[in-house]
Amino acid sequence: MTKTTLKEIADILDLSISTVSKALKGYPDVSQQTKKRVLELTESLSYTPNTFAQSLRSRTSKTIGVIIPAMVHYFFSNIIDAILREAESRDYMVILMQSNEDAQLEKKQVDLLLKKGVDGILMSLSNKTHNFEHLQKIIDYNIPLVLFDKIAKLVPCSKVTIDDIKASYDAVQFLINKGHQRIAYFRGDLNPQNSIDRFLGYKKALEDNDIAFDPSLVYLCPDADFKDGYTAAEKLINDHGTSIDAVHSITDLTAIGAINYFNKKNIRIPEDIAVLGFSNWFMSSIITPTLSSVEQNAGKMGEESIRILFDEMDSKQKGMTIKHQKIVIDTQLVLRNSC
Amino acid sequence: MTKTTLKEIADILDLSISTVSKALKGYPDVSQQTKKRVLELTESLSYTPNTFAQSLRSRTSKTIGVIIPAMVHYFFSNIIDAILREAESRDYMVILMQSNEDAQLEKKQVDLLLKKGVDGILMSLSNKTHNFEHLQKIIDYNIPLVLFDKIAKLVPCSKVTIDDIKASYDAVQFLINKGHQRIAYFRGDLNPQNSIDRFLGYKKALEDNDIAFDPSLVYLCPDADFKDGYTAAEKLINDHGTSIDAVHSITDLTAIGAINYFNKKNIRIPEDIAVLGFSNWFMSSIITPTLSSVEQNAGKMGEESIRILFDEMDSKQKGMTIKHQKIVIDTQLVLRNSC
DNA sequence: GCAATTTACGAAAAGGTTTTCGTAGTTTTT
DNA sequence: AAAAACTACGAAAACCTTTTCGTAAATTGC
Repeated sequence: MTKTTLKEIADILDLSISTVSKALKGYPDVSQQTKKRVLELTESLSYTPNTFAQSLRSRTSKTIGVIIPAMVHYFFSNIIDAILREAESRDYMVILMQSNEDAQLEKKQVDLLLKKGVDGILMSLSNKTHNFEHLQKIIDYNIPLVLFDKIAKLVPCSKVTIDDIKASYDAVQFLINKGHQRIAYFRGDLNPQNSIDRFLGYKKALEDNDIAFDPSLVYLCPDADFKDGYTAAEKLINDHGTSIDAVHSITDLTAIGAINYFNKKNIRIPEDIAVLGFSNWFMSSIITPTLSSVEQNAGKMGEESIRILFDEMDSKQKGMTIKHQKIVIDTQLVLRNSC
Repeated sequence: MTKTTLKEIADILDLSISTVSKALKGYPDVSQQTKKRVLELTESLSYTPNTFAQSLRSRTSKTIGVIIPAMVHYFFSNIIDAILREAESRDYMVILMQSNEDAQLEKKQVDLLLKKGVDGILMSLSNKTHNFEHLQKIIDYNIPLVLFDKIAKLVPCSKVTIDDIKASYDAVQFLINKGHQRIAYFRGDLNPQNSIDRFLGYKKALEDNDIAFDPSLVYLCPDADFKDGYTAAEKLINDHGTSIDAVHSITDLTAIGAINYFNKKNIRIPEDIAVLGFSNWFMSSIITPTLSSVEQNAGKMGEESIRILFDEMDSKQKGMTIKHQKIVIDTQLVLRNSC
């Protein structure tokens, strides 16, 4: 079963390849009758143009590339979900790659995508990406690039993020309004901007409420996973007993680790210690007690990212100058039983 | 910044395009000296061949297509994770599509992948796929196809699954060995083969142990989600009180819904009712009590699927006849505190 | 020193589509 | 009736790579 080509159609109808092509593309210099003949035959042979040839000629691929740190996170799979939907509706294909938090691999993947000739690239950077030459290369190749979530502030391209500082600030402010004063913070890895920003939000909220920042209340959770949360909670209780009012955590999974420890030690949530997470992971409404969190709107982030990418791709095709956009997705405090 | 082509290199070195191409491909009829000159220049200009032209000529794309029902399931994101890793290591790109459990969309996506000229296709079918013409089309086009997890038994292609009947059988047998006699089953949607098979495993285990099958102990959880599990548990208690020994569930999320209800009603797990899930979702080790489950080895399934696909692609390229493989991934009972 | 071989390269075609330009043949205008 | 305009099509180039085949020039063999 070999694919039909224009040449075959042309031979059958005793026309030239040009005329067949023009008939299919609706050019005006083809008679109605010829158009009809061509359309009928292509239909019955279920002709589809060879995309390699089309791409070679048009220098476009109807394909976009997406690089994320890891697939197996609820947040990212939600973003990918939104991206796939949107791309599909515009008949674009998505090439997906994951950097596994490896800067070297990320760089290699960018090269692959460029080589592959994608029309645009969406990226969320690995935590270990500190050199941005590969991003500059994308820009130099004049390929639209949109960074989301994990971005590089200084790279000149469009960006979609949440306001991590504000999100954590609001969360901590809420705890303070509830009367909490001794608020511990389970922070993420030291490098990523998100992690830094959320920590800054925590500090700023304390500051604005004249609560002295106490470094001994900050616990590092480098992997931001369940285990990190559990052991941080353990340390917290060992260090401070129950003199702590509340815990705010870099992410829900860590918070759930903490909740697990508190439950085990019969420390009541929220009576003894309130817990507030981040990300509004869907498990958070399922555990006991249900966990308050910050909704990041992953779907919206995915939608906005690809919308901007298509914007830029359209502009580029029309020869217009591309204006980079910076979108901040709003976040919401989702209140449940843990505080 | 426009991409370098063979012609440019040839012009600079005062060679023909053919010679440059052959130098790069290591043909023997190019002098060592010329090879060196070419290699040095291509290096310094960072030449990369145009993939569109390569694909057009070779009729291959170094790309595989993957269609899954939905991204946002731990099981599938784990499979995708494995597929991406493996594809990456072989310098293949992955085009990912999701059918959203829509048979019509799935069909359209197959057409897109065929049109796009992928070298192979990996698919897990939507629950609503009952017509397999689109799969036959892939086979007619002579594109290697591997079905995984949600397969169509009668389509002649390679398949990777688990033995759902055996997995559930073993799970129920374990419960029986523990002394449970009145074992309820929370079953999934009526159509998908997996759902049917797991149910059959449950029935067969009862039968083999001379326990009468009681239809009133089977509760339908069509969406197999938390809510379904919660309400099924509620119904179960309303119908039978605590005369039930144990519950086996189509999937962990449903089991967790049930656990949530039991916890709320102070029904002790496993003393009053034992609970056994399916899938070994990573949350299952985190909730209280930790949930026993059946490990499906998603990563292994992904690895095996793409390995077979590459096998078939290699065979095809070598002109060998393709022998379809049927792999059954082994499952394990993972015992925790819920039973 | 001539024939046979080897070396090193280039021309050209093929892969399929798209678009520009040229041109017969027809119709309209003056 | 000649000039202008229009209609409907085809030739050909371009996109870039790969590979087959042909052939000068250099080398080897006798």
